[in-house]
Order: sequence, then structure tokens, then C-alpha cells
Amino acid sequence: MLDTSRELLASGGLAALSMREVARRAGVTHQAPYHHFPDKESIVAELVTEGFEELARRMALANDAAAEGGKPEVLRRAAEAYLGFALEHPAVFRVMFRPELCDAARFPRALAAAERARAECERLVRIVHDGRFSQALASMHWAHVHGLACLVLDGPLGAELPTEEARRAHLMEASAHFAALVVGGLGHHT
Amino acid sequence: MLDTSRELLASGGLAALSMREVARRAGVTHQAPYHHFPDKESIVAELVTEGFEELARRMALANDAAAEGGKPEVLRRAAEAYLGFALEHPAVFRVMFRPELCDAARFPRALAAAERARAECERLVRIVHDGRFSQALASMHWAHVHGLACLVLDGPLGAELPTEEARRAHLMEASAHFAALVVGGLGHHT
DNA sequence: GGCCCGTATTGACAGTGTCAAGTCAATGGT
DNA sequence: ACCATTGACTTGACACTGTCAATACGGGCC
Repeated sequence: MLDTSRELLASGGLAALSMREVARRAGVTHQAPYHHFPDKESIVAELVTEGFEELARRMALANDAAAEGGKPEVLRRAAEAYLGFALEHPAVFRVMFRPELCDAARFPRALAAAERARAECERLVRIVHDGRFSQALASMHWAHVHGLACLVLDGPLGAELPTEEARRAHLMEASAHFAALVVGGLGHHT
Repeated sequence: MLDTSRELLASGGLAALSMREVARRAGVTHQAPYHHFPDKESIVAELVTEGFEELARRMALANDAAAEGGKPEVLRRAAEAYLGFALEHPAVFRVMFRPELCDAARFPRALAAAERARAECERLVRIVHDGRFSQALASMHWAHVHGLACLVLDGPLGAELPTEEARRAHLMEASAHFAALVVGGLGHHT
């Protein structure tokens, strides 16, 4: 049931995901889904929750590379994790950042999953900046990968980078520039 | 007519912008708007076009500060321009980056306006990086401000920065970090 | 057996985007 | 002066959506 919802979402975006269509594909009548989810937003929120959990998992794996590879490797893997998730699950990624799903009170699980991803971002900041942490630094790092993902999915970058490999290559090149600035800037600034 | 559409969009997002509602507010019947716009997407595309034009205008103004203030000032003003636009017109900004509106063939004007904003981004790269330019560098800069805007509008940052001033302050702090890395990294890397 | 509860069904309602045909005033050419 | 055309608008319909209400079915428990 959630699977067919995911398919719909992946195939045609939020507009293609309709309660009645998932019921149709499940072979039941249009009201059956309402006995498992109170409304449409809840079913989307469930997909969003799964999305944030998967994203947090990938980010955690990237951060775990700190021991072996050091800061540059952590930054590279973190970008790879975030951008890889966005490229592989574009529809879910898009819907994960929607104002109507962040009302918190209704979907505490989704918020908790998002918080877990955020905690991984904080961990990355501490790794890369030698234990120091500030919200602004975390925002800078998150904004960088998130912006790249948005631009390639829906922005001008996506239009002219048709193939998956071209997108990945361009994104990794841009984030490599950023990583170089970060590790370089740390050396002589403090 | 476009004005009421803008109001609807600003008040409740894309969902609140309905052909029939703008007709209602204009005091005409539900089909009247179809004589001015072929469909709903076209009216949204018009708002998107205006949005990109305003954004490009602000970015151009920021780049013009190169003569007097130098690179740091350009970076500061560029971030201020982009983030200011996003904060002042959140609904339009959100809808400017939507896959369904970038199909290009249908809305050449919107695409041209977006291209103008992109050209300003390229100009910023050349100013800041001493004439050098690469697509990856441009992506890095654009992604930074765009990611910040997205995160504060719909992401985790927005939830806990309720007031407009708090958002502006946080965003400018994060982008100042980024600018410091950029100007610092340039000095000793080449 | 009788009962309850979870699951499913049928039917309705309001709202949406959009197509098709019709109305009506102003305009411009002959 | 007449008539065709054009543009703005209206009326009416269609298919579709999310959602509420009431109604069945069917198995586990007293």
C-alpha cells in the first residue's frame, strides 16, 4: 500500500498521488485507504518519515568514515550521501521539504526522523571543525548540499544535465570545490 | 487579475490558487479567466516569470557593488539580495523552482527570466574569482544561497526561527561564514 | 448464540480544472 | 448603413479529487 503510494509519487509527483488511485491499484474501493490513514497528508507524511530515516542512515555512514579518511573524506562522503539520496529518490526528496508537512503537531514521527538527519549534520560539523559547533556553520554545510540537490532536481542545472552520470559528476565537482575551501580555510584561519 | 493570483498564492500556497477563486474575487464567472490564460499553469508561469525578473534585478544591483566594495561586499550583497527576495516573497520563490514549470517549451519567457538570473550568478563568479569561471563554481555559489533559502522557508531552520529578523540574522551569519571561506581560500590557494 | 471490532463498501457532497456552446457589445470594412 | 468578426463573458456540463456518513461482512471472545 505504501509501496504503490511511493510508485505514484515517483511517477508523477504529488499531483499523481491520489487516495483513489492507490485504492484502485490495490483493487479496493476508494474509501478503503481511509481505514489505514486518516487522510492524504498522513500517507505522504509516512513516506517523508521513511525518507528522512534513509537519509539519516546514509549521512551516519558517511560520518563514520572520519576514523579512516579524515576531514576531506568525510566531506566527500557526506555530499555523496545527501546528493545520492536526492538523485535516487527525487520525488520523495522534494516532498520532504514542504511547508505543509512541517506542522510538527500532526506528524511527530516525521519530525523526529528529520531531527535525526539534522543530528548527523551536527556531527559532521564537529568532525570537520575540530569539535566546534555553531548553528550557522551547520546551516552553511546543510545549505550547500541541499542547494545543489534542489538546483539539479528542479532548477536550471537539471535541464541541461540529462544523464544521471553527468549530474553526479557535476555535483561532486561543485561540492569538491566547497570541501577544498572548508579544509583550506580551516588551516590558516585559526 | 495577476494581483489577486499573487495574493492567493501568497496566502495559502499553490493549493489556494485556484482559477475559480480568482474569478470569484474578480467578480466574474469561473470561465472568464480562461480567456486571458489558457490554463492554470500559465498563470503560475507568469508569476514565476515576474519572480525571476525581480530576482535578477536584485542580483544585478548586488553585483554592481563590485566597484566600490570589492569581493566581500559583493558576496554579502548577493546573499542579501537572494535571501531577501526569498524571505519577502516566499510563495513565489517556492513555486519558481518546480519541475512542472521548467518544461521550457511551454513557457519560454519564464525560462528566459531564469536565464537572466543565472547570468548574474555567472557575473558574480567572475568578479569573485578574478575572471575565472566554471559551471561547478557557479553551482557552488548558487547552491549556497539557494539551500539557505530553502532550509529557512520549508526546512528545519524555519520552524525554530519564527521572527523575520531572526531568520535574516541567521542567514546572513551563515553566508558570512561562506564568504569568509571563499575570499580566504582564494588568497592562498592560487 | 450474541456481540464487537476491524475492514470494506456504497453513496453522497463540495470543490477543482477544463471543454463546448451560446450571449452580447464594440469594431472595422465595404 | 449593414454585416461579419472579434473579444470578453456566461451557462452548463464532465471527470476527477478529498472526505463524511451509513451500511455491510466476518472472525475472535464471552
